[in-house]
Amino acid sequence: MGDISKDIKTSFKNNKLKALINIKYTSNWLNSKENEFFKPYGISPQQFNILRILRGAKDKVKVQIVKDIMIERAPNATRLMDKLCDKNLIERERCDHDRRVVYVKIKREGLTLLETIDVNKNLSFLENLTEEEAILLSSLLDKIR
Amino acid sequence: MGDISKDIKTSFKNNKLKALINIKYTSNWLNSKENEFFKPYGISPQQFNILRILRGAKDKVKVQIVKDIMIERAPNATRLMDKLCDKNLIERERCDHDRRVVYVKIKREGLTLLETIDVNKNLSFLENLTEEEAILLSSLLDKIR
DNA sequence: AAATTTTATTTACCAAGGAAAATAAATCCA
DNA sequence: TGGATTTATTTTCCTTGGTAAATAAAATTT
Repeated sequence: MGDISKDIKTSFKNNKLKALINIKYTSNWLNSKENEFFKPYGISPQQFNILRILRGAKDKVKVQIVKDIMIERAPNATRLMDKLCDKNLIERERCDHDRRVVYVKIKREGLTLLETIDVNKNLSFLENLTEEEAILLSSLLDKIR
Repeated sequence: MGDISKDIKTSFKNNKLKALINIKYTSNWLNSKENEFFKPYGISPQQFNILRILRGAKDKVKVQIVKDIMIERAPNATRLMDKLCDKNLIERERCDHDRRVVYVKIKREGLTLLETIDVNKNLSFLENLTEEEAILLSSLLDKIR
């Protein structure tokens, strides 16, 4: 039980560590690719996400609904919407019967911006994976948590 | 070529999108786990990383070497080392023959801190994967980029 | 050898995002 | 009813990390 078991133990840790570092590295890589993609449109990936949710909703939606869909913390949701309001892409409206809640709604300007963005191009950087590999990848990541 | 091809196309995108979101989500999850782990020791995961690199090097090392190993941008390397200096865990030393370069070296205090940290515990949150799965995961992530 | 370019590090400035407190309104309960 | 609690959102403060410019010294070019 000398060198061999030590080697096995080491490679064991190395493969897991490698996977760990790879997840983070790939995540950062994806984020920077996304930021790069959205830069010409003057919005961040998350702002784009909010716009799409609001477009899908068609009518005004509670801030909390958007927040929950995005799995985003409340203060950050507010800040992102601040930015979108500043850019005149969405509008806020306070609810009448429950004055705590705020509704948000995509504006015409937001809709036209969305139309100029080719989402397929956006998603294209996962084209190196087959559908089966994508499913496998998801299941492996699910196993970690 | 109506509904069926549309469905196929949709599920195709969904699996890739799901994988994409999953990578980011898992990366964030791992980061928060790591932060949590290192919090009691008063350092961040990246600061720990620097300490380990410096311990491995045994002697003083150029800032750039550390920066390259970490795949970290220069300003951030400086800032992280600022923090470690403040905590008295490392020390800086300017090079004599090339006065642009700065050496860093782990101090006794840094070494004793490292000894108190059980790295195995740190790595344990990838224990849900087998070694084979870890290798497979890495290869899938490599394929994306 | 002087001017230019390159290299190494740091500083300054800015945006993103987290935690906790503040605000404000609704609901609960006694 | 009115005080306590919960809920929804926002504000404040703080840390991290990115880009670009500043600094400073070495290396290269002419």
